[in-house]
Amino acid sequence: MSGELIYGGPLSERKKRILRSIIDAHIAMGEPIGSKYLVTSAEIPFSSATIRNEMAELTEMGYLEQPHTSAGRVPTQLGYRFYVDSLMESYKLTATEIVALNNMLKSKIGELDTIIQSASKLVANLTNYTSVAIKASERETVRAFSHMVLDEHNFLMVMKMSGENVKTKQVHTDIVLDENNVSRLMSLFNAYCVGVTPEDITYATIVKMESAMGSAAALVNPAVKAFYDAVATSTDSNVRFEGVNKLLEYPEFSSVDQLKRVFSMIENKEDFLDMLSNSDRNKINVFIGDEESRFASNSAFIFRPLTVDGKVIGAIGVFGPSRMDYSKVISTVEYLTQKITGIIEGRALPEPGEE
Amino acid sequence: MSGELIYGGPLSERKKRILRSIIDAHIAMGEPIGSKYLVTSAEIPFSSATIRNEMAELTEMGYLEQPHTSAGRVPTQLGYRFYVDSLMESYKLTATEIVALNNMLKSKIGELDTIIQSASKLVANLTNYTSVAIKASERETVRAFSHMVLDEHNFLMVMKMSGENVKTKQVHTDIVLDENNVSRLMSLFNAYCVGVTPEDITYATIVKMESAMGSAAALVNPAVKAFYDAVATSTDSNVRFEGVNKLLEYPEFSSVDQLKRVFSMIENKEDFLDMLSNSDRNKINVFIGDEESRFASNSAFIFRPLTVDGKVIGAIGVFGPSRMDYSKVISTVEYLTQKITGIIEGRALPEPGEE
DNA sequence: AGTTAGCACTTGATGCTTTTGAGTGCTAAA
DNA sequence: TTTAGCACTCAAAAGCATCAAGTGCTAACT
Repeated sequence: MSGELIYGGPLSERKKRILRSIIDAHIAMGEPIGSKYLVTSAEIPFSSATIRNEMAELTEMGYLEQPHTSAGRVPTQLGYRFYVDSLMESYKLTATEIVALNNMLKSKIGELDTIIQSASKLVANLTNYTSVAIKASERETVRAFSHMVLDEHNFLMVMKMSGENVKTKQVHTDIVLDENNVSRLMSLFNAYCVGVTPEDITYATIVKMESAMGSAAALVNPAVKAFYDAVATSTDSNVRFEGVNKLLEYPEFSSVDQLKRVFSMIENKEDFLDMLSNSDRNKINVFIGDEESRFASNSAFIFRPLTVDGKVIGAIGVFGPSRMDYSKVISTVEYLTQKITGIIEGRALPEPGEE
Repeated sequence: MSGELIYGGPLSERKKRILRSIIDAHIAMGEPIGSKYLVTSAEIPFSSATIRNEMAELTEMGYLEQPHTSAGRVPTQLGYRFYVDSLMESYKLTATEIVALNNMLKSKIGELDTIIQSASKLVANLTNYTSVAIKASERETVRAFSHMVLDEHNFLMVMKMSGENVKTKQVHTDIVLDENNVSRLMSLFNAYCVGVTPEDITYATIVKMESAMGSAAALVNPAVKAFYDAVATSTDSNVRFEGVNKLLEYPEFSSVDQLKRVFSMIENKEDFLDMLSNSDRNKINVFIGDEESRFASNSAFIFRPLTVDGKVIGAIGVFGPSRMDYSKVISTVEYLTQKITGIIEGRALPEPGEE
């Protein structure tokens, strides 16, 4: 897209063609690619010797590497990067795929949480990689507290959040509640806890509220807890994976050690949130693992943030081996996120068939 | 518990002792156990030859098997079953464990969904196996409707469900709301929709309510939608796993093939729901995999249904290798579910320290 | 009777060497 | 500048001997 990025020196057309063929073949087969293969199967019109020379140079330049002397070449992180940025042919979604996507979208209009998740499931199925659904954290606070007494030991704490939504939490106490009790408590909350983030709740505040409640001081603690939960939950955004077991199918993750590494990565959901917040919010982002990064060296993560009014509200992505069908994955994710953003912003869902 | 079940013939005390030692040792070490080990490490006061004879008979009877001629013995499914039913010593939770459990329980009172999930997380950590949290589909209905007006276009619909929990939905309408409007609407719901399942909502009911609402008929539709959502969501049960990556640590799942089988099992959440519905609702259930069952042969699933008023509302369980620390897992799960049921049924949470 | 020492036997695991074959880099010729 | 040819490298596979754990059985012992 961005013209002719210079990565490790400019590449002749022939080098590009060879590099692309190697990466395409490697993505398709998962094995190191040798010069002979390129002559016969990819139709590079040169002898294997010539190709070997070129490959040696590409290796020198950092685009390729050899697992060992007598093996073929495998793309490096740099190689993949260059491939994704300038070499790759864009994949055209098939009609079936578009129909599947649109059907899913149509049936879920209106529920953001579920739409992201269903989309993610679909992506996992269409691409056959593990997909990732991220709902971003919003730093919400409470605008106003109100309540509803349910019975003599339970009341409902109703919190109008800084967004347009309302959160409710059921609060249980051992002491006996009455309308009076609870409404006093809620006035306290309205006085002390409006616009307050989880970290701002100090012990002092709690003590103050407790003394103000007098004999019903025992009410304060569970209510604070409920409040904390409400504010904190909206903070803990969540990351969900679909089709994790698809990872098992790829030979690069076929040793238990590698699986362990990958799974422990997946466990660290914060890492994915980090990547989201460090990402470019207006386009597809492609992380490709290498030795230094916390990212397992043979894996990649492709995702596209979802934004509303310039705010990132989540993302949909795909996690898999760095030998990934970038082209197809990128097209699929791109298509979906475009459409979802459209729906969120209230535009109508276009009919299947248009490109 | 159920006295002396006869499995494959009655066992002499000595056979029982040997069988128990073998299974204990195998659970601890994960390797086939030979006669020599029992003489030295477990303190069976007989010579290895005698033990070998007994082992041969236990094998004959189906409690043990040999991976190959020159290997020690490993428990069979039947062996584990017998062990769990009559041999195993019950594990005493440590003080630390009880404290952890109670703390978690205390902090989550009131929200069934989260309580089950947090409990599950804790179980995964305490036992170091993958834990399973099941929320059963309950055919829940609404016991009583109430409301709270939020602003002139939104109100909160509060539904006390047939269980002890409360669900709330925010309802938005374009027409202007007032206390009067909404409370009339809720009386209608209390008249027509109490104890009603999603399928029971007929068009006729809706029309009736709309005509009763007169000029505010437009309120009915979104409210019905909210009601439907509340009742329908509780229908789709879900199964969630925590600590799936712990599976990778056990040698029985150390080949990728085995992992594939296990993961594909885990993907089939319906299977777990099936097992729940075929289970004994009043006690710990232990499924032990064998060759025939859909269950991977070297895995086991231990769970305890959670019931309220005799109705199964979910379950907490543990999934792991059949070589599992049954004793500890069962104690942990038992303790937790007892306490959770207590909480759900409104009994106070006992202090840590009591057994 | 029940128990045990002793021993031959089986068999996966371990470690070694050999073979194989894919793929390279280099040289010399076209 | 390209290519044919060839010697070289090295991981993976195959073959093989050795090891050690654990058994089952027999014969002796209490």
